[in-house]
Amino acid sequence: MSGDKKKELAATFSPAEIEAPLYKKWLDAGYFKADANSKKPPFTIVIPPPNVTGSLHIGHALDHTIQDLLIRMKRMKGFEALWLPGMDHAGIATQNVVEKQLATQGKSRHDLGREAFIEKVWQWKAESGGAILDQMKRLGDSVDWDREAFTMDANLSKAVLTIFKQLYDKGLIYRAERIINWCPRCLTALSDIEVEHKDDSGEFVSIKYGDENVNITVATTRAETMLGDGAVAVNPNDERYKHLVGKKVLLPLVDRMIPIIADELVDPDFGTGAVKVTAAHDPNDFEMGMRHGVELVIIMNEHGVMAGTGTKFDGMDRFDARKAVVDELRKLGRVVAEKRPYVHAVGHCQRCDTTVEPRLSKQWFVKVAPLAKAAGDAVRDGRVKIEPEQMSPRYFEWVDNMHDWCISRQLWWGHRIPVFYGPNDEVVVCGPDETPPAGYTQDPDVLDTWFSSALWPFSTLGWPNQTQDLKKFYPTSVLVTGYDILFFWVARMMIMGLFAMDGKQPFDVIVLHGLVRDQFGKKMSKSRGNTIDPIEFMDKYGSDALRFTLARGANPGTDQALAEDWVAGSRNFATKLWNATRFAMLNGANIDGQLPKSEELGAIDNWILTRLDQTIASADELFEKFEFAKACELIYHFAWDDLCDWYLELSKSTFNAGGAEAEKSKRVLGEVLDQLLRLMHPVMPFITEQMWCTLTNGQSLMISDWPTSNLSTQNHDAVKLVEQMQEIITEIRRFRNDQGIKSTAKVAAKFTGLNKVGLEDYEAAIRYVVKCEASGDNFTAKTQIGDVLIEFDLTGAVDLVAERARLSKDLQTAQKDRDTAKIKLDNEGFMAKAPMEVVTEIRERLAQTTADIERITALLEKLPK
RNA sequence: GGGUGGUUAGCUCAGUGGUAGAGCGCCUCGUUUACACCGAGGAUGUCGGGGGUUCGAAACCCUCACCGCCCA
Repeated sequence: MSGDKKKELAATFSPAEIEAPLYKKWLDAGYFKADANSKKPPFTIVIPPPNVTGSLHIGHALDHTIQDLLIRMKRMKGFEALWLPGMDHAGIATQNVVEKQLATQGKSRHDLGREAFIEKVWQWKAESGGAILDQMKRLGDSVDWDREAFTMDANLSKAVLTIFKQLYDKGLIYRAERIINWCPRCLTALSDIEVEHKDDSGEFVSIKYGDENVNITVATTRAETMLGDGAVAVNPNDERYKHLVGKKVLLPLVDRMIPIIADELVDPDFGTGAVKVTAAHDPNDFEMGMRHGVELVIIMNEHGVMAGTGTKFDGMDRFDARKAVVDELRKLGRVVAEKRPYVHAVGHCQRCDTTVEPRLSKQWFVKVAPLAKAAGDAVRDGRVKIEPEQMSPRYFEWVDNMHDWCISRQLWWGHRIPVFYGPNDEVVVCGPDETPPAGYTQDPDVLDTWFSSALWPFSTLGWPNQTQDLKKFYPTSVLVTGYDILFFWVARMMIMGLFAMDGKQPFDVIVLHGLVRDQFGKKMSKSRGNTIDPIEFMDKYGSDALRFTLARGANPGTDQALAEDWVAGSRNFATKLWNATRFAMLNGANIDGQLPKSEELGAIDNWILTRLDQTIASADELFEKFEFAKACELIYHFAWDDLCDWYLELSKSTFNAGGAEAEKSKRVLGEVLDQLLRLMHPVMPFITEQMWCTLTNGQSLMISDWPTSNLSTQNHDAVKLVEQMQEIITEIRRFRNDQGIKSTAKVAAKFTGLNKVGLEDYEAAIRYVVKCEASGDNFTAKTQIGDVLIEFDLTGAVDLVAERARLSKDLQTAQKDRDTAKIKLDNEGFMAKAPMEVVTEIRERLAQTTADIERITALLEKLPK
């Protein structure tokens, strides 16, 4: 051991005591910082920017665990690893928060005015925004805080202006009057993806239009919109209505004559086969209306209140009006059928859940088709990989069918659209550092937040400036995010990255993970009351335990269930490791000097080194393939089963005996722990750092090398020997258990045949583990494992009933196994067509089980009655 | 309606052609000088139903049922 002071871990593992100081240590040492001038190859991840109003939820915890795991591993592998943190400004959400604050003082944003309001939002951000950043530190995120970015930062804003102008100049941004999704509460346009379709219960009303001359019945779920109807449409091939096409029909309540038109879009089998056409209030109707020159009649204001219909319904809320209109029509005898409840999908505002109203308005759009094609091609031609690959079809489905993207928002918080209008409706778009001509006024709207965050992979690296960061770290290496925002964000980053960076993709690999669900696999929601607070779990079980649980559950692209018990289990694992390491160190485990060569070591040491090497090789491969769950599973079993349950137990007799053999094993044990802790560090950074530094006197695992496998050191003979040892030990334990012998009681036993299987040198180790003494002479009970015979002196007190039951059960199992093997070997087809190695395996199985049956039968016969 | 994933032990999930696995839970025993946040041992599955391909199917094909997600 180096140094005089005996190194020792605290008697109990308490995460709360070590985590914060370790994070500070790493931060102070600058380990999180990435150097753009480094010669090392880059490995970059930009964080999916959380919302500035948000706090850390369990989904972030999963997302960050994976990212931190990758970053820490790559850092140890010698990459210049950059994990870039930051937040987006969340236009609607943030504005809502501040407006609510103002509302408590009885004020609206209009009372303050635009400038003062924005000032207020910045103030709010300084005081209460970004709570999530501190929570990320709890999780151990090794992000480069010096590069923290915010979508409203000066340079990121410059990026927005730059790209807006570039897109506009290429004709990829345009302004048009369209039906858009309008939130009457947020008072802004929304893009398609900001609308959530949910099943609502409404009613489906059939209304008779017309008079005694011409009449037709239409069906609708939104009766109030009939006030704005410009036509009735039928399918041109519908025999029922052919004679009516071209005629005019009376629109009730407003007493207007509207044409009956024919359009392929109408499904003759749906409802009555005749649909009302409200071109100013429905996207499909709008399209149809454009084709047929249907009048656009606007019947609602921005708040969703009826206006301009010239009827008594003006001034009524849209939902009240719906009822009132139906009532009135019923009175007139025009309601011919009602279906209630009628469940149908209705769009809701993602931010506030208000029912979205399709609204005719002039907005700015991105012409998506050419951009989306490039985004699809980048994946199709393999430049960008989606992991797991099975997710690709969903991506293609989206990018290949993307509608033009409405990017203007009627908000104040955000990047104001850099378009200026002249006195005669001239349009000038200004890039950064450009000023509009005198007398021009700027468009009042701001851009969709996703427009800014789509630039994230390069705007955070300094673009449009050609910075060293951009040169070094773009394209980023992987993007880690939930499959649920593949459409929201990933596809848009692809579009913008490819456009801005001359066709260079924003990331090489897209790693998609699933959602975290509750213990029964149900989606978490506040209304269900089944949400999990990651902070609470970290307080209770430690960050490492939470991280390990999430990583261990992270099968590619699939959702995972999470329960408190699982996290407690991971905490148990952490404690187990802590105790094992502590025990190892008390027994002198060390990393001093050269590791003894394989030839100098016994089978047990060679076995654990081989298993370590195998674990390193497999875990590394799995991590690189983003198979986090499987990698964690492997490590877990190596640490708990191989190391704790077997190696430490089998080595106790060696340690107790002392001497040269013990010294070698201490070095081996130190080696195993050293390597294992390195391997586990990316997943469980805190506990591994604490243990490793104590064990090795090293500075930090963060700057240590990643373990590598060296297949040539594997010793398969040793593995075989230890596996035999395990078999013998398990069999003896089972015998003891069945005989009801206390695990503390020492039993006299005679071992014969160990030399036949090469285990003669390990009798002491085996005896120690199974508490068998060499004394005794009255060997009344015996058990056999292959060539090894164990006879026990139970001083005549053999439980014959238990022993007979045990042997009978073994016999049964052996017979069953032999029968299935025999059936196969008797099958001509099998013998003719199965591969050689399979046949050999089954033959060996037959031989083994046959021998077992003979042996057990003999034992049973000899058993006293 | 279009697309897509799933159905394996009580629960949550691995397992892409050769004797069904893990974690948690369950049962029995145990205060052995690392650890009861532990140890030792044990039980538990016509792999959703039916049909087919194959020497051999949880896995491949067809079909039905049920559950979920995305988009309309």
